Amino acid sequence: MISKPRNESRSKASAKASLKELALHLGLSQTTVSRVINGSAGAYRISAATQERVKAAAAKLNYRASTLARSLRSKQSKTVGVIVPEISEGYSTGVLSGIEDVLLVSGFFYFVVSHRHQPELLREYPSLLLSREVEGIIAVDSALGEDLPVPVVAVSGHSRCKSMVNIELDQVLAARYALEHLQHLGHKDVAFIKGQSYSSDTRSRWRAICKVAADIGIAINPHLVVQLEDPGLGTAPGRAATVKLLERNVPFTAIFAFNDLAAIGAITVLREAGIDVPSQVSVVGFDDILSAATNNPALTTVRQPMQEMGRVAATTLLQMIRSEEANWPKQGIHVLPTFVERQSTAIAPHLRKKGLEPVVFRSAL
Amino acid sequence: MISKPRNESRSKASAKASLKELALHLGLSQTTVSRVINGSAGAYRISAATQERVKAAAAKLNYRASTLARSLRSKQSKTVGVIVPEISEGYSTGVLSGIEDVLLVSGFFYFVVSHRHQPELLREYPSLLLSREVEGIIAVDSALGEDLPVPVVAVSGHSRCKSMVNIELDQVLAARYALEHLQHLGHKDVAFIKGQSYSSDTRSRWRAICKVAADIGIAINPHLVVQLEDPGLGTAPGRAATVKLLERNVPFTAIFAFNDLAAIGAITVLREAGIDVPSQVSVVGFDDILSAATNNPALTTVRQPMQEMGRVAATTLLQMIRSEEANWPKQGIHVLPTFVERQSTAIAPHLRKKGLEPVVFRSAL
DNA sequence: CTGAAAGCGCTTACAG
DNA sequence: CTGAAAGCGCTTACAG
Repeated sequence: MISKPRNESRSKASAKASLKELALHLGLSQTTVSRVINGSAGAYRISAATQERVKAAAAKLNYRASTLARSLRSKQSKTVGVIVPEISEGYSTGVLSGIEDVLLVSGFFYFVVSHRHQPELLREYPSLLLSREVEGIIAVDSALGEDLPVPVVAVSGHSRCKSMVNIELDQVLAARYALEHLQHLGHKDVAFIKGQSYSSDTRSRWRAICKVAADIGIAINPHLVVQLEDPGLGTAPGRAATVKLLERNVPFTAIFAFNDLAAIGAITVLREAGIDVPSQVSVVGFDDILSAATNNPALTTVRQPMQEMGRVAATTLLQMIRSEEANWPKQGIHVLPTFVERQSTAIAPHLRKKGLEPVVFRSAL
Repeated sequence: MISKPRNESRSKASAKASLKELALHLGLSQTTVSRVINGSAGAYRISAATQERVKAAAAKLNYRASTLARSLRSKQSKTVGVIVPEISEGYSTGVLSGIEDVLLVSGFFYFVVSHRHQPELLREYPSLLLSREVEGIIAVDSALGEDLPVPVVAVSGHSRCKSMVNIELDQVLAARYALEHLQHLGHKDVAFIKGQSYSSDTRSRWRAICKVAADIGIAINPHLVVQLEDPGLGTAPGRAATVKLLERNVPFTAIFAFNDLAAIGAITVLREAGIDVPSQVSVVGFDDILSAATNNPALTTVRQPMQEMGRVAATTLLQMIRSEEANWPKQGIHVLPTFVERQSTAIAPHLRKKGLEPVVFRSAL
């Protein structure tokens, strides 16, 4: 007799059938049915006739094995967790898109959580995900504290935990692209907008910039260095930083921003101050988010291959899940930036109209 | 004796303890431990001393109940599925952010899948999600075919399935905002960029536009109506549509675009054709995605409260999950747009310099 | 070629 | 106030 459903199901036509019901219906054991459902029929030499019967019945009853039960039994949830700072911003979603690409074809699903830079959430989420039995975690631009009992891949993070591997952009190459470009255009007084202190890329990027600047002979004037303030969505932090920069009253002809959002914010503020981009000031962004190309002027920027980083992260995580810890990658995996030249940079003003010094912007606001 | 772990766990310090182990360790039954862990201790009048002991041990062993096992037993996965067209675009992620807000505080997690407008994926995902035992599904701008055995909430969808409730923007109000704005500015020759045929909003929005246009006396010239072509990411479809529009060689002084991406694309094409926005042509967008505000010129647009729509969708879905089908909302839930006036619209050219007719754009490209 | 039985880690009537 | 036992829906040695 078929066991009575414990709660009056609200389901329509396709009430979920269980393995047991299916087996009963077919007069077979759960074992056999399970074997053909999950494709191990071959290994057990189940007769073709039986296989056909099972498959037909499964299709007819619209049977799908419960991943929950399967996970519990086989100790493999086929689920990973993804931690991002903010789900509505372009960087995370680019990476997510790449992650999805590789995860779904492997039968994995993922939970996303966004911590919005709240430390408590960042601390709480890993164990919340763990209690959901995720087999691994991808942290996007988020600094995970403690060691976790599952493999962790960090995208644009630089943790030194043992069980964690980092997908890192080649920051030196990135800095070289941007700074050589500006140098070729004749810019000498370059301002810098550094990243937020909480962003895991901020330090490595800045270190790379300092190194490259020294290498190629661009002097970094501390008065031309500002930093994005901690919170704030969209371009707000970039605008604030640029206001601060202008208030310094130190002349510059170019800005290298930590990211595109900041670059776009900078352009807005410059425009409001009556300063033209790129004829008076060139602006270089970072990331190449969707709106970089459609911005006016279109942003010259260092492109991070975000989808690729997501794909690499997911591929790496899957490999780690499937292998022994001894075989995990010992060091970070590098991906390469590319340089996208658009309309927000131009030859330095003093070269265009030679003899003319760069403008000094006095309290333009 | 503690059962031997079946696979040599790779875990560090915090190897996962099970209820059984915890109970054994404490010399209590699983029942009791379970009760204090999940907060039903009060109902069973478990002694304060025991509660303390259990809590202390749980904290010490870093115990967290397996949601998997709990879900299987209690038939509540506390998981929902979210289906979006494209995870890397602003609309979906705005909604996702709202969804996350309400889901997480209720202890729910969600799986995201993006179908990228591929019909097979759209057909396959619901049952994939169901086999993950989701208790409900939110479909963002995605037309789900068949009836599902779980509650479904559609954001900006207009399905007529019984088990589905729609979160709908008041399209008539939206159209009224935009068209009255343009009318007040003196625009008579308004061009329209309709949505893609696959977008569930396209038809209802267009119907609303036609109705409002008739109401307030704006004539819709069929030659000034173009449609976004099916695939294409970012602003590409909007650019293509605008090129088509210009090729029609019919004069217009304003464009009402289906969404901001299309509006931004239109502005790009107009600029490339030497047509200034807003002095020669006004452009109104729709959605108010992040880059609408930072675009140059900043976009005048009809704002969809995307986060709110996500929150309403999730709240509604949770209510449906918790209640009988008889109590589900009988009709769609409306949310209201707001109008955001920025710099992409201006008074019609013929009013500014009176006597001057709107320019005819002949093969400007 | 097929099946009976154990067990994944929980929750929950039922009993005392 | 606490516990023994059943069972959620699967998979997988083990046996024949």
